[in-house]
Amino acid sequence: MAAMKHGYEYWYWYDTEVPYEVWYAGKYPVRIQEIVSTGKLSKLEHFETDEKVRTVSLFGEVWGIGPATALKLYDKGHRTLDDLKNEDSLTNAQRLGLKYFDDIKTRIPRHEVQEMEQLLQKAAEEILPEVVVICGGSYRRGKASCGDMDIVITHPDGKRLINLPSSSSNIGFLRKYVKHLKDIKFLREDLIFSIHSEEDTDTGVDTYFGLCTYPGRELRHRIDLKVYPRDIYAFGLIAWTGNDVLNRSSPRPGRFRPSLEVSFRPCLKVSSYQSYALLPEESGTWELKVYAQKSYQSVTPHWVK
DNA sequence: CGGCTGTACTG
DNA sequence: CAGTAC
DNA sequence: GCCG
Repeated sequence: MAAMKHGYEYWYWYDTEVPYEVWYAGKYPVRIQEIVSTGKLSKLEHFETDEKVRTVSLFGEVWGIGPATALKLYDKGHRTLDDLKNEDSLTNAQRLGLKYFDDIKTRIPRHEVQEMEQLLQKAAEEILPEVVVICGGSYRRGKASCGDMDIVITHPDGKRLINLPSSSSNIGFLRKYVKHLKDIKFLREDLIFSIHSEEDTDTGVDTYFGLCTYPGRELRHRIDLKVYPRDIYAFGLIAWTGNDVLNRSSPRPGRFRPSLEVSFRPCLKVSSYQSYALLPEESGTWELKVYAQKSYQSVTPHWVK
């Protein structure tokens, strides 16, 4: 019953949009015919009511627990989230995911996200003047409430380390920023913390995943902080504004993949298999547009006056 | 013409 | 490396 | 339907 991550069953169960059906029609003619004609699959009729299925998917909702771990926990005899609290094989992150299960699931009203974005911007400027802090994700897509906060950070001088080792304003920023946010009790628990900008081995994106609280409250929210070098910032912002379908663009036929265009010179050709391309520094101002899901998303650098 | 995002952490 | 997350 |  477990959904295979890379197996066709996965797509077949979880995404039955027409393009898939057409695409996979050759492989699953009978089942797909039934889905197309009746809108469902009789074989899966009792799927959601099955105890094992329900329990395993509940466990899978805990941050840090995926299908494999969820299944193992079920096989060990666990049946409720309370049971899991006594399981010593859980990782630190999974413990936190469990402890704050309800908190994390609680959606954040838009106006609170807006306040926290301002708080984050102010706190960041105290450490690094002119730093740019933007809340992406569903907030930037205009939703009335958000499940978490995706914070994308850059600095006009934040060059890529491999290009300009000594003048990278983003280097070391995240470490200080996280410490400061913990001092003021905004950040509460860490899930993942990875610093790359201090070495020259990778893309130079620093990332923090953790839990935060709205000022004066104890309710935990998921928050991601990402610090981008300026030259790939636009792509970071696009990626973390999403939505998921746009970014990961799913294994769909190419016509659904995002196509990129830059409205101001130079012309930018971005391979759909490439996660980012470089924007020339000397091009003055620019706008990056992404067309996907029948609408445009655009990015302009915030430091352009 | 087959194959279908890409990358990094934790343990 | 497997499992997980974005 | 686009990429390698």
